[in-house]
Amino acid sequence: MLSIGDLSKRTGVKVPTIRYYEQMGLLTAAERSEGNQRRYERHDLERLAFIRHARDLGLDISAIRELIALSQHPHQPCGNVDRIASDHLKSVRDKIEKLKKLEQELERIVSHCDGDHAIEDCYVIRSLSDHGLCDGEH
Amino acid sequence: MLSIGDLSKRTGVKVPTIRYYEQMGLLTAAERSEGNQRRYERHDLERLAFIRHARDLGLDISAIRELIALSQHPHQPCGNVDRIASDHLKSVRDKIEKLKKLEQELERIVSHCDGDHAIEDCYVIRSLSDHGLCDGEH
DNA sequence: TAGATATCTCCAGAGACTATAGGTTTGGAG
DNA sequence: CTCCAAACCTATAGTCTCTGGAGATATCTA
Repeated sequence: MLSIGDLSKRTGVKVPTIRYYEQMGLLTAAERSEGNQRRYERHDLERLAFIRHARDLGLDISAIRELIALSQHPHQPCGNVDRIASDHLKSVRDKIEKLKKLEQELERIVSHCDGDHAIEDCYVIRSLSDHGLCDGEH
Repeated sequence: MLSIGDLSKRTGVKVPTIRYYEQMGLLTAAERSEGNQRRYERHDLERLAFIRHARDLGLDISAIRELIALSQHPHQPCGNVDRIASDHLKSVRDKIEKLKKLEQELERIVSHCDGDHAIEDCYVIRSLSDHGLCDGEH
């Protein structure tokens, strides 16, 4: 039986975050000690590791909730599991694309500025003031 | 004199967002009509366009506040302006790097799954459960 | 058994909005 | 001029995923 602090140390998930996950229904409410403190077992540790891993991969709480629900039916086909992961992959790719465009635009703006002239002439400020100086369509 | 709705239409910033920017100190409190409605002029339009553009580039409110403050001193050197923009560019690049790692990991996980076997055997679920199946160090 | 550490619950804050409720002003048509 | 719909006002709460604090209680170690 692990205390919430033990669980925290073993998974790297902070104590308040563990309570938060319980509140959000990702972790089932833990057993309690006589003094009302949470006590965990191996399967809680595994579940929390699963959650942490999924969060590290950027999945949101509701997706994780769904994955957990699906994993409770081990004999069903995994189409929905695949869909959740694939959708997420797509959204990661979309984000990368957007950020790359930003990167280019910022690069272009910053490259015009040596940091050593008057603000009124600064290309960074002028670009922000005047969309006409931009390349793309954002 | 523009109403808040006019300003919204011209800049593409939603009405409640304009009020929010005022509250956050990005826009100076607008003049009011007799009936207490906000009335804007050209320079407010320009300021808001500046803010929108900076937000589109991903700068956060506090960075924008700083840029506005700096732009009020047009004769000072623009080193700080350059620093803000460069720092942001760096953070965008960092985000891209992180997302690319995620992309690879997700790609690898998803590629093992055809969406058509039992959940208990699904590589997606197994990967999430067992960090040992991962490539990287996240 | 005392004191230090860990835990409990509840609440607030972060960031950047967005939405709702309930009330007032404005602008155009008749 | 009057009426009504649309736009506006304020204040408040909700989004999402935590994180931190206050004040009280439990557990562990010496």
